Amino acid sequence: MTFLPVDGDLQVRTPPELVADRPAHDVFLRRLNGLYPLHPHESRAVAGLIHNVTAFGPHQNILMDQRPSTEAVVLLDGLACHYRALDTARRQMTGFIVPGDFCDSGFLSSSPVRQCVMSLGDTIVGYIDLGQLATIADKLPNIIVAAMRAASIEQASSRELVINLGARDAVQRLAHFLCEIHYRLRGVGLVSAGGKFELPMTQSEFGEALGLSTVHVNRTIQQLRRKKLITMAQGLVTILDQPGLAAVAQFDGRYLRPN
Amino acid sequence: MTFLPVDGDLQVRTPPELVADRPAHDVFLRRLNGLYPLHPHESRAVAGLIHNVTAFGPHQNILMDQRPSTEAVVLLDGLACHYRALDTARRQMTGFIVPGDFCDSGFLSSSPVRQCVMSLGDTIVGYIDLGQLATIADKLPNIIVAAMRAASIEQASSRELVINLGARDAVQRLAHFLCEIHYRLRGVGLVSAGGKFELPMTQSEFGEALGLSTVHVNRTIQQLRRKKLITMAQGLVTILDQPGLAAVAQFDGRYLRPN
DNA sequence: GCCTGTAGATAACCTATGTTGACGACGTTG
DNA sequence: CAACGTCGTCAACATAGGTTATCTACAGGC
Repeated sequence: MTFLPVDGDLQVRTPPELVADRPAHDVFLRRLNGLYPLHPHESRAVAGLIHNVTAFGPHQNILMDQRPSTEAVVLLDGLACHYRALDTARRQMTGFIVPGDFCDSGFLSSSPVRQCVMSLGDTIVGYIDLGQLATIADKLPNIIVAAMRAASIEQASSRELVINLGARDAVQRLAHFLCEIHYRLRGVGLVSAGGKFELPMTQSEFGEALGLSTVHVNRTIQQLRRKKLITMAQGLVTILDQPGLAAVAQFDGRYLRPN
Repeated sequence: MTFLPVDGDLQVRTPPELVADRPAHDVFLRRLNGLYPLHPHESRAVAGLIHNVTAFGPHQNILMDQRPSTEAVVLLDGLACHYRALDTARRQMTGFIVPGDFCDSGFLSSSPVRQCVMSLGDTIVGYIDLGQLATIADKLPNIIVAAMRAASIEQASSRELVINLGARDAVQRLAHFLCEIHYRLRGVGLVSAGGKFELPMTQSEFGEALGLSTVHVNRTIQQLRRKKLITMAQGLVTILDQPGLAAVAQFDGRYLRPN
């Protein structure tokens, strides 16, 4: 019997570290501005709302199922995912969160959180009190528009994942996944020259993302390696041939853009 | 070479019929009220905005990819789906629309429509001008909240579909799909006693929804029939044993509820 | 230094699902 | 009525991907 690695809810076992405030909210502000241009004072206002900046280790639950949203949660660094546990040994990831993204868009309609959000590697998140957000939202409506556009992209990304799982084979799936993450990380400046970026996931976690067994993920990675499309080791991915990979994946990043 | 049945955009070939105004907006109003309770005058205001009520035959595009949203589109009767065409012979459906639903939630953030929406059987849709909606939205904010909750459910439904395609086998997938449609149609009073409802889809279209081949859809339907869980013929489905079907599918309808 | 657990790699085998092709029932069109 | 296309059904076969099991390479704890 094998159990899924989730290091318990933060509250219980591994209290996440409170980080010295004021690190890079910048990712978040740049992201919001990319979604919908904000006035400088709007940017400053949002930045001022971010509090309790917190670090999580790998495999910790940042948000739990069924909880009402009392805060908007923003990923500031690292990588996280939405997932559903199916039983003790199976899990399906349903979405991915890169720095600058909201962890869950349910707060826009005070919907409860509908799925757990888990850190993949080391992550840093910030919290925005919804009451405070509401008080400034009237005067600074662009902030909400930007957040709603983020939600719209999240929706588009989910649909794309449906296509990936429903209509593509293993090689295409993996290629598409890597293209999406690469595209999104590049958008927030987290890809270094040569197409290299951090992707703190095990092959077994790729399986949970792509609906494949661990063994088959391995086989599939080999194929992409043999075709000289990528290298991948110790959580570091390099895209050797982006156009080639995109061609394999039939990847078209437009669904990730706000307009 | 086989081509996918889409009877061309309405504008081009088969002009959809303009229906005598004032039919059942009721589904839509009941739906909105279920999402977030509206004041009676809010309900009346929304109802007044619905214009150009239009009938579509099967396999017509109600909304097209890439178009900016200039109107919110509401399904008033029938069944529709989001889909992406992959090539001339393949298509993946990515979401389903039942009466009372918005066809696309992009209008909330003036995002463009990100995927085509196609009628499955005969459908009736209504249009809401976004300019008019904006003018009343300030005074009647609950309408927007209800719409945002609908969007949140749409998102949850997409994630559930990801789980379905990524982690479940053919029998579970089909069972889950039927459970979801049944649940949603029941919510708008379109299931008759005995669990019978209209589902105007061919087996090949089930395949496009579930990521299965037509032949395997057929095999899978046989299995559910043999287990006395459903009957299905000529676009009419009867759920013989809802708890049994839900058990097979591991279906839990909470993700379809607003809170 | 040794033990242990986790991750990646690989092989042998198994099975769910895809593919091709055939057939009958039915509705539509001429 | 004949011709045709679509849909559902079924059988035979092909294959992508799942399962189980080993093995190696590390990293951490003692």
